[in-house]
Amino acid sequence: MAKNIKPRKDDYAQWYIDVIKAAQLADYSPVKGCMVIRPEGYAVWEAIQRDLDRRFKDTGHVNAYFPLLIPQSFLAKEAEHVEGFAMECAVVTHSKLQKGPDGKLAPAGPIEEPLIIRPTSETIIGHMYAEWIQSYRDLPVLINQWCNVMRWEMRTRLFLRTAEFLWQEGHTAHETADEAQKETLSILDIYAAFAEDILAIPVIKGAKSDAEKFPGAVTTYAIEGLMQDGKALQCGTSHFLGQNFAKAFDIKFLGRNQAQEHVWTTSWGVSTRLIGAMIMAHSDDEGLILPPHVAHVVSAIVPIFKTPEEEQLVRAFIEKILAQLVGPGELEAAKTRLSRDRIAGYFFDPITHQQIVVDWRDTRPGDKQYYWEQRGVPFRFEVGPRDVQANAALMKRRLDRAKETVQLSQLSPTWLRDKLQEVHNAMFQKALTYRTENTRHANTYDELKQLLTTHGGFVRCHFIPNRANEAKIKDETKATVRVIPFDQSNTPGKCIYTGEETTTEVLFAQAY
RNA sequence: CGGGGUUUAGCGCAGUUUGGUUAGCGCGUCAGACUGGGGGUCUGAAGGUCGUGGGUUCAAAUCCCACAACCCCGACCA
Repeated sequence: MAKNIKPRKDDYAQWYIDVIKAAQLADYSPVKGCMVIRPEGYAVWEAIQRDLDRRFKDTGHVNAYFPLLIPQSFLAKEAEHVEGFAMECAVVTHSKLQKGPDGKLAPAGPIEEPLIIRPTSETIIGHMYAEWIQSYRDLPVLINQWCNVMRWEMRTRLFLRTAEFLWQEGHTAHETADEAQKETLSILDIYAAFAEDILAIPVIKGAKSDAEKFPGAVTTYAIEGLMQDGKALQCGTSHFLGQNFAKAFDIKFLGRNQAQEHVWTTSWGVSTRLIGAMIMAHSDDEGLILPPHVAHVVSAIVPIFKTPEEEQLVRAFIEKILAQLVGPGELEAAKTRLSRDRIAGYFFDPITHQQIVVDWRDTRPGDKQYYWEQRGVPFRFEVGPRDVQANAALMKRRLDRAKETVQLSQLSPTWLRDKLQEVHNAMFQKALTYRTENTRHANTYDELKQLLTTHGGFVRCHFIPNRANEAKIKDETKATVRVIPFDQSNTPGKCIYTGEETTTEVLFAQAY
C-alpha cells in the first residue's frame, strides 16, 4: 500500500492530487490557478508534442508562432466568441511599475488599448490571415502553434483546468467549405489515433451539441474519454468555423471565378489536460501508470547487494544487461554523462530519448521499488546475487505487478519494445473494457437519471439536442451531452426528454 | 459576487479560553552510521515576519479593530 496516496474509493479527487505529487509531475505555484510542470510531467508533454507534431507535419501542417498579447478589440469582432471568452480573460492595462508616495510599486503608464492574454488565438491569427491570403493560390493555409494560453478559471485542478496551460492550436484556412470540413475531421482522426495508440485512452469521436460547442464555431467535433470515476473528459476538439471568423476579420481571396470570397477556417487543439486524462484513465492506488510510449523512463534496474564483492558482481552483470538493451556504444557514452544521486540513465531510444535507468542510490531496495512504481515506470528489473547466479533478472511489470524471470540471452531492444507494446495493449484493453462496462442505455428520462446517479459513466439514448432542454437536464442531473457519436445506429426511437421521434443518439455523462 | 469556515515549519496539528522565560508535537526533508530481494533502525541537523497592518499592555500567537489570502457551499466555467 502506498502510504502517501489516498485510495480512489475514499477520495478520488485527493487520489488524483496525491498521484501527481508522488510522481512529481507538477506542483502548485505561488500564483493561484497556475501550476509548475516539473521535469517528470514535462517529459510526458514532450512525448505528446513529439508524436503529435510528427502527425501534423505528415499531413502537411507547419508550425509558427503568434503573440501572447491580443488587442482587446480583436476579441469583440466575433459575437459568440467574445461572449464565450470575455469572462475569463486576463487583461493587460499598464506598461510599467512605479514607486508611489508610500514607496510601494504600483502599475503606471496605462496603455492606450488594453491587451488581453490569449485565451485562444483565432482572432490574432485571423487578423494575420487577412493580410496573407489574397488568392485561391494562397490556400490552404495549414498552420499550427505550440504555446501557452490563459483562461482565468474560478475553480482549477492540476492539468485538468488551470489558469495557464500549454497546448497546440491549429488554424487552417481553405478555399471551400468541403475542404475545411474534411480538414476538421481528419484532425479529429489524428487526435483519436494519438489518444488510443500513444496514451492508450479509448475515445469516442463525435460532434458537440450546440450548447457545448466552441464559441464562434459552426460545428465542434471532439474526442471524449471516460475516466475511472465514471466522469467524462473532453480530450481534444476540432472546430469547423465556417466563414464566421473570415467575415469577422475580412479574410477574403480572389477565387477561381474572379470573385472575392471569404475563406473557410478550422481550428483544433489539445492541451496539457491530456496528461490529466492519462493519469485518471490508467493510474491505480499505488500511483502513476505511464503508457509506455510517453514514459521517459521505460525501465528501472534496481541492484541488490550486501557486500562490495556482491556489488562488483551485480554491477558487471547489469552492464551485460545494458549492453544487450542499449548497445555497447550507448553504455560507453553514458559513462561521461552527469547523473543525479547515482541514478544512471541510458538512452534506449536515441530519437525519443526514452531511457533505462539504473538506481545505484544508497537507499533500501524497497524504497526504490516504491519510487519507480509511483513514477509509473512500465518495468522494473531486480538484479541481485541470485540473479547473477542464474544469468537472469527478475522483471516486474508496473501495470499488474506481474513478475517474470528473464534470461540474459533473451534481452534485446526488440524484445523490450515488444514488452512495452504488450503493456500498451493491455492498458488500452483495460480502459476499453471499463468504458464498455460503464456505457449504458436509457430509454426514458427517468432511466437516464437513475443510471447517472447509481453508476455514472456514459449513458446512451435517443435525444434531440436542444440548448434549453440540455440546460434543464444539466440542472437536474449535472450531466451534459458529451458527444453525438459518429457511430449512430440509425434506428428510430423517442427523444428521452421530449418524446419526439428521432434517430439521433447521444452520450450523456457528468464531465470534468 | 453571496453564505459559512480557516490562517502557527514543506504537510497535518497543539498552544489562544485565563497575555508571562528560548512557540512545541507528529509526519516529511537533509546528513552520517548500521542495514539491504517491497516504505528498516539509530544518531544528529535544518526549517517560523505565529496571514498583513494598526491598537491596548511592562509584556501579544494569545485581547481589540481593520484588511487580506485560502477552503467549503452556491453562482460562473470545459
